[in-house]
Amino acid sequence: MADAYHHGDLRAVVLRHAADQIAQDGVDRLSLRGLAQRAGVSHAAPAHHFGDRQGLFTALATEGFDLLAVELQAAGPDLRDVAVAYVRFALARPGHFAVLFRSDLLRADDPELTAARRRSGHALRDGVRGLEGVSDPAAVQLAAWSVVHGFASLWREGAFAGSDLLDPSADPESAARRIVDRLAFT
Amino acid sequence: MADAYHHGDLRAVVLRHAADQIAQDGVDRLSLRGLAQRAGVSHAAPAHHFGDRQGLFTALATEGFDLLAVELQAAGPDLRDVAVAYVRFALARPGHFAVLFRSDLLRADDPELTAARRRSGHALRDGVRGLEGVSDPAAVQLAAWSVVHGFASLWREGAFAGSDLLDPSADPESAARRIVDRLAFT
DNA sequence: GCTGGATCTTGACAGTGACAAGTTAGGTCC
DNA sequence: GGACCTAACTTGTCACTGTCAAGATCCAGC
Repeated sequence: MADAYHHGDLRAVVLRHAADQIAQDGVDRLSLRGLAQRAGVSHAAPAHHFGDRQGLFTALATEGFDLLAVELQAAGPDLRDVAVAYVRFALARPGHFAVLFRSDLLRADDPELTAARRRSGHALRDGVRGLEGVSDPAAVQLAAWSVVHGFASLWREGAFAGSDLLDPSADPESAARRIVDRLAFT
Repeated sequence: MADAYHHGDLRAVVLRHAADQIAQDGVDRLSLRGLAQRAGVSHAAPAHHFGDRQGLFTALATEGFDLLAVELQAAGPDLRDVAVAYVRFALARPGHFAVLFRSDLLRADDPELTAARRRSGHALRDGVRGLEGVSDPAAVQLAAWSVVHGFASLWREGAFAGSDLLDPSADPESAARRIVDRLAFT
């Protein structure tokens, strides 16, 4: 864009750069002014779209939950496939994933955010329908969610790196499947 | 303390306040200057003990891993008890837990940190010895760690609150046991 | 072609982490 | 008991950040 005014796509561009930078340096080092500079606009331009820092993270999380819902629905109906899809999403979109459940960074009562969160929640829930003979579906759902969320988080933070539990060169998706396949819900 | 000089206990006091504040407001809102003010010292005093922000988080994580190792060892040898102890620790010391695996906040190569991390890793590993007839111990350990880490993280971030998967008034420890008891490792 | 509203800029302010240089206290050695 | 050394803390400063207020610019619809 030659002229700075009416960038046209600023909101989307800032969100994309934010996801990139969070994936690379973590949430803590993200600077609104840095994002503005990277997008070639003035330091206060992002505020117009997101309000404040919380607003940016809220928008990013909303986008993230929507993307997650799509991935989970596409992976169904087998719960194990849904679980692996959760891990795949977390590692394919680390910038979004890092923010999804950071309630300290988000405007928890944002209507769009809660709607998107609900959508991904339903997608996860539908996965449990694929299981049969389960005495306590809610517990199974909790366990499945916990397992994939914990695995993705720990992998992402490099917690497995020095633990010789995994081949460092292993790819996370097949590692996740290895774990999920070894778990039984009674 | 009447005189500001040689506070005597500044390092410990700052660490304690830091854990409190992280538990309350999250890592993002933690300010070194705020901690200094709360401890009644000048704004640059904490830097003498921790160097910089990363140093503070590294010290807090080191303390956290040590506390975790103690808890896990005391809970053994049954893997399920170890798993529940992990959750109990995460929710009893949220300020420490929030920082343990935040590699973006920590000085990953700090020797004391890596030593403490190794200690808690061993404690977790010892738990798996209590299981018999397991074909793939490493996968079991990964799964167990993932499940409790994910559950504690999601609980801590309030992710279960609006999901009607759990009675909101349920206590996390018994909820964790309910899940762990329903999981079988093949 | 005028007007209203959305988009972006400019300028300013308080708060933050980090650094440098100075000050104080407590112990040690003679 | 006096000089000295080092750890602990202070003071002052800097660049940077998020946020706000006020102004400039552009576009769409009438």
